[in-house]
Amino acid sequence: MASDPGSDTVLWSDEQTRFVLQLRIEEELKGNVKNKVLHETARKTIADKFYDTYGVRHPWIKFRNKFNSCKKQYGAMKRLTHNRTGLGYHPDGSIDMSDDWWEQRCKEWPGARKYKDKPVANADLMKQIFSGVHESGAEGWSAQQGENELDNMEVENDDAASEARQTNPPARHTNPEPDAPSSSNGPRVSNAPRASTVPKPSRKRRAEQAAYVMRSSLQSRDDILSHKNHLIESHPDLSCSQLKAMSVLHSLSSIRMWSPLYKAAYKHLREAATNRQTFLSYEDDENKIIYLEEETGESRYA
DNA sequence: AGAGATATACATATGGACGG
DNA sequence: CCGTCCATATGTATATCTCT
Repeated sequence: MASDPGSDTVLWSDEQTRFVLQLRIEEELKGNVKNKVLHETARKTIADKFYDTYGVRHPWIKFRNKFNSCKKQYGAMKRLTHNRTGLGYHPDGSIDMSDDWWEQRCKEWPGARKYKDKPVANADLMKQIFSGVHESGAEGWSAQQGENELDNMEVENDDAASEARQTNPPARHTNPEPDAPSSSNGPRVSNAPRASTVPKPSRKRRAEQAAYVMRSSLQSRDDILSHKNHLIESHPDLSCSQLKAMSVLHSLSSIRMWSPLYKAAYKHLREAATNRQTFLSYEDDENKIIYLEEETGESRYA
């Protein structure tokens, strides 16, 4: 039952959709998404930034609904592209193939026609969010995260997971925590500190202490996340455009992580907003890479 | 009529609380 | 410590409404 949708309908433009998808990716890069669950800070940030940009404040359910519909569209994209090779794509990630190819797809699945007539825009961002492969999560974490969120991040890509283990610096725990048990993914992993050797006070007393510590931890965690976001967003060298630029840089498959070109590109993009804007202005990956090679003097093959 | 946006119901996953 | 319960959030399917 739609409750009076007429007065409350959000008409999403491709631009607005892209904006919120980028915001969600940024929050993931900042480590504010845990097991696909957006932290309250992330939701607030997305809603606030959308309000700042478009002057409209939506309740979170609107964004959630939009993400749902995006995932539906992405699912259709996957259905069209699954196990197919030689596919061409538009810069926004939508399918760029011949009419013959589309006719074949429509024969297999009549539902494909609407995606031929109206390509799924922003499919590139949808892939990053919904594919379950966090191409740059480890780096995003290591650069910006001060907590142990990575342990909980969903990393379905084995390579990415092993890379994360190899490249992550030792976690600087905000709250002292005992070492994780060997079964780190067990059904019961409590954040409540478990004193191992101290004499046991009463259950009630322990519960009170644990509750106090947890409240304090949660409060400090929220404060830290909020403060961290504020710093990230206000600091000129860590502006959102840099996050976007880094996200795009990580998506360039021709540039190996930590290769000379990657390092030089990272430095170049960090230096100035105009560098990032110029980089992002190129619509296709090849021109982005050529731009970085020109600006840095490094080759992708080095 | 069909597409898009939204609400709702149900299933599922996760993590904390609680009691034995 | 462990099993169970509960709260919360997501995913999916479906229905309704508006607009083109």
